[in-house]
Amino acid sequence: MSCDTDLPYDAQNCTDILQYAEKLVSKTFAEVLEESLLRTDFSDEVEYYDSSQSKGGLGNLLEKYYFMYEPNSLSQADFPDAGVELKVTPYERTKKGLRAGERLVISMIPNTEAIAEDFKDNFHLQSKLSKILMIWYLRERKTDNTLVKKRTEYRIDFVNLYDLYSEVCKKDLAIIREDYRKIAEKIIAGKAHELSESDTTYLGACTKGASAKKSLQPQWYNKNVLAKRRAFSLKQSYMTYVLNHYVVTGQMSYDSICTEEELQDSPFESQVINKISVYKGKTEEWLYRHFDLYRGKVAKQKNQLLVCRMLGVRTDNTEEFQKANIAVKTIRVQRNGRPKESMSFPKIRIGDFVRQEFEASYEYTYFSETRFLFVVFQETETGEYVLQGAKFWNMPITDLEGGGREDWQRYKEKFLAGVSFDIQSGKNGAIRVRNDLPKKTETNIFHLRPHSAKSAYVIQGVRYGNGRDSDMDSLPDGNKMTNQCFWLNNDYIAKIICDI
DNA sequence: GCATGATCATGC
DNA sequence: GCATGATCATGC
Repeated sequence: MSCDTDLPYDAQNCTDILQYAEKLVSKTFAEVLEESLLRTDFSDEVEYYDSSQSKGGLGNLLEKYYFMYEPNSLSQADFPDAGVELKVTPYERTKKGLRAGERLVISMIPNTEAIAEDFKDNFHLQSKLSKILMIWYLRERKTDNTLVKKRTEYRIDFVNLYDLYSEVCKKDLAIIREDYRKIAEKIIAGKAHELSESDTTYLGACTKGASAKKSLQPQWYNKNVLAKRRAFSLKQSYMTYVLNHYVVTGQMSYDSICTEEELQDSPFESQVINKISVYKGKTEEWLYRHFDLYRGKVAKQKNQLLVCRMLGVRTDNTEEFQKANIAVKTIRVQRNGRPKESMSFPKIRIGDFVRQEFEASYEYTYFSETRFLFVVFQETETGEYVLQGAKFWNMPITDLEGGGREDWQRYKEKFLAGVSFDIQSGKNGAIRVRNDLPKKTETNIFHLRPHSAKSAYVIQGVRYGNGRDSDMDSLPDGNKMTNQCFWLNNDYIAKIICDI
């Protein structure tokens, strides 16, 4: 490759590649085309890269017109002599700050050959992952989620060289190695069909292929069971961290749970569990006093705050949890062994819900990508609650795609068929509106129930409840009902946490 | 005693 | 004003 002396940069030198790439900042993709083609009419090229046929096209555009090499899908790195991979990736601005727009897909997980057990022996993946030239552009959306601009009109805002083996990424590397081990272990055990993105922390096994069903293929280690084609990827949540921590510095501050030394000793998850286990058997009252949290002052999320204190961090905006999309959930278990309550999730928008397919739904995405840290408080004989322990959990893909899909589908069908209501007036004139949606007892994993400040209905044009307009949501038939959300069934939760 | 509907409390 | 976590309250 050293014969490419006509390149405007030294393709063997990653510092030089980065310096050249940094000149892209504040240019749109169309401007890159214009400068490269040296002509005023480049509408054919613009049209091509704006069209949906050029999937991954913005990367190809830069390869061809800025870095001056022909895009290929060879398995070697984009800049082979420097060992650098080029990735063009979107980010978005939200109320909470900058956020990566997508996961970063690294390379396909093979299904026609063996896979290395250890990350250090998977040279192909390492070549694609260890040095990545990341080119970030702002992707804007309107409130209805549609895109604001054509692709070539996007502007490049940041350029950075991600180096997994650098000093700053040392802790990340330890976790990625562990993630890799988990994924490879499942594949080698012939359980590639049970892989889920939420199995792991930073490195995920995401599905690949237009429709997941089409991509079902035999496994190398289990020829009789088909599995979806998957790819190694850096999870979106981790990419958000990379953006805020390594790319745009000083944007967001994170607390760290584990030190580098701790991570060398044992994996992140056992570190967390150990830190919490120190306080096993202590009552909530004892913990509030110990951590100087007065019950009255921290009514909301007080046990969440306790978890932060036990982990030695100030806020729940911790480095590892943000990076790993881990949701901390505290659960209070009654004397009879059942969690007091089911667990709520964001409200649904019925209009959107009935138009979605399960595998593209918010619920599917959430449960396939989110890892939970359950922290359990158990009620004692005297009615106090003591810390029982904690565990990491993610919904097994078999539950999600089995019972979960069934539950979800039934609600969708019922909404489309029409919901009936029964208005009851109880004591002191309070109105209670019952509906005929599937009940919790009829579901496997989650059920739908109201979640709003107040109740509010419009049934056959008549208004019920004392809520506001914003407390209700429209049904396909024109009636309105109190906002609903999915709740993870408490008896399902009971089974998950019974081994804590 | 539990399911189901209703609502509170807080932080952004 | 709303999202979110947490919990209450009624009636079967």
